[in-house]
Amino acid sequence: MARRPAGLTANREDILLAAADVLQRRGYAATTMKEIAAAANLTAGTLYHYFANKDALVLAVLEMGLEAGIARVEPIAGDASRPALERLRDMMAAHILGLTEQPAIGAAMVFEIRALLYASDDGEAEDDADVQEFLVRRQEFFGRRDDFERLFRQVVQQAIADGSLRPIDAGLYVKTLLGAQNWVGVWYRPEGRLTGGEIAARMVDLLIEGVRP
Amino acid sequence: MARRPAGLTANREDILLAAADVLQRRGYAATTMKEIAAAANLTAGTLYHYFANKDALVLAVLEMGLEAGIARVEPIAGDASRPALERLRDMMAAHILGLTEQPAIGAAMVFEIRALLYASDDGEAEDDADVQEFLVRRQEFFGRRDDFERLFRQVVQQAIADGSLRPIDAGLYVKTLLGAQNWVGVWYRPEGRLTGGEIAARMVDLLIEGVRP
DNA sequence: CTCATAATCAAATCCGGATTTGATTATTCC
DNA sequence: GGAATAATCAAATCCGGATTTGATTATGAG
Repeated sequence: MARRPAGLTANREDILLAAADVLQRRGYAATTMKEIAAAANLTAGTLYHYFANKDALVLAVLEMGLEAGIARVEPIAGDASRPALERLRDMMAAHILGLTEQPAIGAAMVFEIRALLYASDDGEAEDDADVQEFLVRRQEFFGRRDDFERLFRQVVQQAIADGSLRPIDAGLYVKTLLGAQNWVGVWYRPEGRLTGGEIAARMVDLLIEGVRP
Repeated sequence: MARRPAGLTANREDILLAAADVLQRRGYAATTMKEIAAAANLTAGTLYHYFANKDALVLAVLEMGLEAGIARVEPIAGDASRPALERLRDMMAAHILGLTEQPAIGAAMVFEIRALLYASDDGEAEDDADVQEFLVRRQEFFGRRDDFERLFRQVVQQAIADGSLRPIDAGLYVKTLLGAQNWVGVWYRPEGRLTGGEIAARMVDLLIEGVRP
């Protein structure tokens, strides 16, 4: 088969979506390249046309999920025309809703970070180019994760500054928020009692009422 | 070497503690039997004297962690002589503190459940005795996890009933609590800004103030 | 149409990590 | 002390899953 420039980007993304789904269902350890390939209607070998190895593929999945999350939340956070508290509510709801709409990505975010955390960290100086690049990208990934957390923290601090939230420990509060929110990606089931929107609305209420002045 | 009846139970537990530590640091996929063995001052083969295979070992680690968590929280939940809201606060604080004191176990609870969820679920009828027993024990494990969640839910419902909490969605609130709390086991570092006790106290405040009448 | 390259596949290779095997050494119990 | 068994280990085996290899095919470019 030959070139397919038009579809190239699309294909890569198809693989990532398929991989995210498998990863979410089976977990990193149980997920095999063959399974991912099957989910994307490919054979295992072909995956190596797109990714250097399994870790690189998984990292790409996580990057995609994280960027999707940031894309949802960042515009809201940065809209200086709105009150901080209002923005915070919307950011939370948007993130929770995102997790319910793309549970694959969301749960991968919670479950697979650890697998990545120490991958390829086997002491000894690795000189392999692939490995080097992987380590850099992993570092960037964690940086982006911090960015995500920072978006929330800043808005919380603004809300505290303008008096719409009581003077709480912003850092701890944000970790509390993220823990509760990310957990949704773990237990949420489309066929469950509540819709994503209901969960988002109620959870925002539960988490915010307690910190108003 | 020969019998060591007196130390047998102790040794098994030593292995579990060592394994919990490795698992927490490296994650399921990256953790090798050799690493666990090394952490317990053994060789890999010896682990099979105590556990049928890696999955059984990991499951045992999780069982230990879960039971420890239940043991902390259950007595508080069941103390009918105290007001429900007070009990809830204590349960939360106890659980959070537990997670900071035994981060290995705590994080394993969050990270490795998925790995277990689908282990050995490769369709086809498995008839192996080990596999059968594993599946049963895994089922029991999830049952115990539900028990843990139920402890919180019941106390929350009692607090709602006696008017010390406003009428919220108890199920969702408990999931919110557990998400926020379990997440502590992921990010907590002994050398961090706050002690386990401080985290527990502040987080209880953040999570409970919002649901009072 | 022809060339270069992308996208694929089937099959082979490789390798690490789980598990097994066959001794060997302590302990406990009588 | 001697028997029985627990606890271990070093080394061998096994196997699945990641990765590689060597074609093969389909398009886009000119």
